[in-house]
Parts: sequence; structure tokens; C-alpha cells
Amino acid sequence: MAHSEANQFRKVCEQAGLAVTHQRQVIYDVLCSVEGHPSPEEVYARVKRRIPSISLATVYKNLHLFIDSGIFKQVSLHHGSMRVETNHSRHYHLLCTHCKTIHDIDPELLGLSATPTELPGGFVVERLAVDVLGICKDCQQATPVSVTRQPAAIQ
Amino acid sequence: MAHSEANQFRKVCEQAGLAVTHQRQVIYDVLCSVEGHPSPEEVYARVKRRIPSISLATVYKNLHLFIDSGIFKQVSLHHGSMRVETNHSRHYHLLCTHCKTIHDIDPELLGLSATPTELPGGFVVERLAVDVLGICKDCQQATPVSVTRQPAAIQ
DNA sequence: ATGTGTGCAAATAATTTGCATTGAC
DNA sequence: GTCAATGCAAATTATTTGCACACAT
Repeated sequence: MAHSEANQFRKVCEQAGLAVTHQRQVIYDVLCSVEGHPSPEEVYARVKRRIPSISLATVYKNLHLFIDSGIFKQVSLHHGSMRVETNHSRHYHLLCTHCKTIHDIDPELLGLSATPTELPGGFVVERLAVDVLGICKDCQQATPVSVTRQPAAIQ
Repeated sequence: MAHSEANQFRKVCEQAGLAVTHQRQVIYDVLCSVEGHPSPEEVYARVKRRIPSISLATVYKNLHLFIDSGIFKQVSLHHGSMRVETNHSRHYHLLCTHCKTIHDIDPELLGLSATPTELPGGFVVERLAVDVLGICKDCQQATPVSVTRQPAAIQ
């Protein structure tokens, strides 16, 4: 069991072109077993229990490698800084995973409509924020499809 | 014209319980006239053209006041730090605008299905990230509806 | 006059980088 | 042996805070 997991990790690394290191393995294990949506600090704290000498920088570097390789994703795309929404009308966002530009899009164009007001578990819905992730025209031309990487994407 | 805009700003401030100051007015004007999804630095740069002595801290403070009052929104909720998505299955997020917790939700429960593969403008869709913004059960009990503020929400 | 708002500088948080050393292949 | 990975400390970026002074009400 533990052996097959280690094997699985070897394959994951091989596909991503990453060396199989102990720290990387433990970070991967932590990510696989942790509940919720851990922050780098949370991952660091958990890994540190098993490898007290681990550095936070190593955790960051590996998280980015995992994300860039499509092994894990980010919960939401970071734009580096806060962005203010100045468009008051109801709309969703078109988000280019290459150049990170944000464009507004009319919900009608997406064919999305359902807007529940209450969900199981007693969660009261205020509104839906929808990000359409993909590649904008400019980036398609700049980066041929064959070269297109799995984006460090939302979700 | 300019007068009615200033009047509108007065009303906005009155409703939010904010004093009408010159810096606040200019920040508001910039937000109303700027294209796209400006960062605090961008807003700062533009305001600085009109008020060279403005401080970045003032811009930040006012952006937060505007957002907390529901006058503007944020493009996406900041969790303070990056979050790793460890759930590999297709799902959306339930995001409490009070306590900021993230829970996964099955797309079926939302009744959302449409997933276009290409959009006008040549944008190639990879996937949809949907955040359902609202108040979780715990926060509803903690904060009676009457007290509920307009959340500093996504979009 | 009273209290909120502003500007400045320092503080904090999150993340990144440079570099010497270590370890994987 | 060679190059990628690690650890550490310093650097950066984004944002927040404390406080004295200025301004709105």
C-alpha cells in the first residue's frame, strides 16, 4: 500500500520531469491527505512534523512546481494584488490563464442561469461568481497549442 | 453635470456614513472612470496625478471603506494567502463572505451545466470556476440578518 | 469642538530570490 | 560527475498600523 503510493508519486514526478526527493514526497503526501484548502504555511507546518529541517522556501517552490505541472491547482488565481470591480452590472469573468488578464462577460453568453437562493446545509446564497478560465486569442497566437501547458488554474 | 456627479458622491457618502473629502471624491471618480479591474497601485497612480500629496495608505483605506460599504466590490476574495486545491474531482466552491471559509460543492446541487468550449472573441474555454457567495449556517446564527452587511464580495 | 480622515513612516504578511551546499540520476 | 533541489538569509511586494496633524460636520 505505502509502496504503491510511493510508486504513484514516482510516476507523477516522472511525468512532470521532477526528481524524486524526500521533501517533495512528503509535501505531496501532505497535500493528498489534508482536508480542505491548505495554505503554504499549513503545508509547511505539517511537513515540518516529519522533516523538521524543511524550509518554507522549499514548500513554496514545490507547491509552484506541482501547480505548474497540473498536479494540483490553486483555489483561486492570484492577480498579485487586490483588484477593484468597477462594473456594477451583473457579469462574469473571462480569465486568461496565460496572461492573467480579466475581461467581463455577459452571463447570457455563457448560458448559465440557475441561481439557487438556499442550499442544503443552510447556506444562504447571495450571488454567484463565475470565472471562465481559458486562453485568450492573443495568447493562442503567441503560444501554439502544442506548447500549451496545463495552466496553474483556479478551483 | 460635474455638479450632479459631485451630488451623487455626496449621497453615496451619506448612505455609507462617510465624510465627503477631496481625496475620497477623487478616488471615487477614478474608480468610476477607469477601465478594467484596477489594483490599489493603479488607483493610487491615477489619483496622484490630481492630488500629488495623496498617500498610498489613504487609497487603501478608502478602497476598503468603499468595498465594506458595498459601493464597489473586489474581483475575487482574498484568502490572505494562496490555497491549494487538493480535491481532484470536479466541484465548485461555497464561500462564506463572513468567515471566509471555503467548502466544496457538487455542481449537480447548483443545477449548472452549460460549459461552452469556445466563446466569441476566440477565447478557448478550459473550465469554469464557480464560487457561490453567501452566508454559512454558523455565521447566520452569529450575525442576525438585520445586522448583515453588504459583504465585500467577489466579482 | 469633536471626531473622522490624511500622510508618513514603521510594521507585518506573503512570497520570491540568490547563493552555497547537498543529493538524485 | 552534472544538474536539479534544498536551506538559509536577505529582498520584494502587498498591505496594514500607529500616530500627529488637518479638515469635515
